[in-house]
Amino acid sequence: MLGETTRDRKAERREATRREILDVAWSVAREHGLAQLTLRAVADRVGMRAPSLYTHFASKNAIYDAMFGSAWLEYEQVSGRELRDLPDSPRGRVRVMARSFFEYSVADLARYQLMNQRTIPGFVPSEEAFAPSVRTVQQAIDLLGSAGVADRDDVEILFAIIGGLVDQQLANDPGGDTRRRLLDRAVEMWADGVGLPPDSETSGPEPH
Amino acid sequence: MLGETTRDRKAERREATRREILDVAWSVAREHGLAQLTLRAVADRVGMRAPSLYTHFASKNAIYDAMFGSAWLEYEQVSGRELRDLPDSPRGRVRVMARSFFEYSVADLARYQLMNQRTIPGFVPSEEAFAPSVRTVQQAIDLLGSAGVADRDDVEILFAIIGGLVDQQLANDPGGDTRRRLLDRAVEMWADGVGLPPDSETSGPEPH
DNA sequence: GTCTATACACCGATAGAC
DNA sequence: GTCTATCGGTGTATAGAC
Repeated sequence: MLGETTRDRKAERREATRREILDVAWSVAREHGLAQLTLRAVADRVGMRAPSLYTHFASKNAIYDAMFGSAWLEYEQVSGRELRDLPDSPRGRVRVMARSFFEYSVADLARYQLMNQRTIPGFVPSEEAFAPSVRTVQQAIDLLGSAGVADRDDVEILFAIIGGLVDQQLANDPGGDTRRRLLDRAVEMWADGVGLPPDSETSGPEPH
Repeated sequence: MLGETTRDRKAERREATRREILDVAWSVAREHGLAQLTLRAVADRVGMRAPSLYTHFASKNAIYDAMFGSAWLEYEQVSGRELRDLPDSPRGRVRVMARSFFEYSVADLARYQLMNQRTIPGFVPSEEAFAPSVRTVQQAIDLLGSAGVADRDDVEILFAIIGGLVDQQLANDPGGDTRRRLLDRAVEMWADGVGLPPDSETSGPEPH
């Protein structure tokens, strides 16, 4: 029993160090850019020497991998919360989903680059870190299904529209909001194209 | 007179070396990835030592800059050729433009990353290298104007749609053509949304 | 187990000899 | 114009101190 307690405290301490390293890594990435993250800069702020990080992570890419996983895990929760109480109207549902992803993406460039762009040369996310991403995408597909969108091609087009606007926003007007205005408009075009009923038709109590 | 001839030959030789370095740089970038380009790899294939490249380019980013400029210059010419004989119908024009950019983008990942993504950490294109990019975008805007699209927001949305599909294609299905199918469909949705007349209205014999 | 010191191979870039 | 030598910086492997 005492042995177990000791092991637990050790494991907790180890986990705390891991989290501290990741927190520092995020702050360095946000300050200097995701690609400019260096082990020495992280180690400095943690109060270690660079090679000591290898006690907690197998490589620099393993740190990126953990950051990737935690970012998607966080968005899975954020999105799960924001998509909890959805409007009844199909268009309203799509609008909420699109805004949720857009806002989360635009809020943090380094995070978006890690989550959705291949901006780090050798980095490929592990299957494990990728899992919350897959779940979140599936959740979005299900939501669109509940809004009456059955065609997978239409889903891909919507994702392309939202992703394209996020990219434009971050590349051409970081910190601004010019593309936010266009988001609802573009979603509306898409909804017309796939034949979603206008808002007024379904603003009553939920059918089924 | 003889002096001038000598200087010309020198200038020609120098320019030829520059072009050879750039050609090699493109081939290395395509083989190992744009970000994995190293001066030593380029120098090896050219038959030089790495520091000798600094005789012809001020820095590694200067090489990227020349590559960026030449890629956009090439697309300016390709697009100028492909958009020379346009259909009369507004939708046809937009379709041709969208396909032209999509095909050129999807044909070469390294080139697309350099032209349209910020995948190289410290690289910012010079104003000079950026010029053909600006001209080509303006040409696209003019073309859309000739198709009856006056609203700049609608133009941005179209660019986002095309760019989003290119990104998806390169990220999720490189070498495939799943998103090519979606391109016409997405453009059609957009054309409906901005109120372009259907093809049939203008599919008669060519006026003018 | 956790961290340090040392070292290695590679990178972009500079200085100076030829 | 090209070379050699070298610099500071990077990720990372390893041996050993505690």
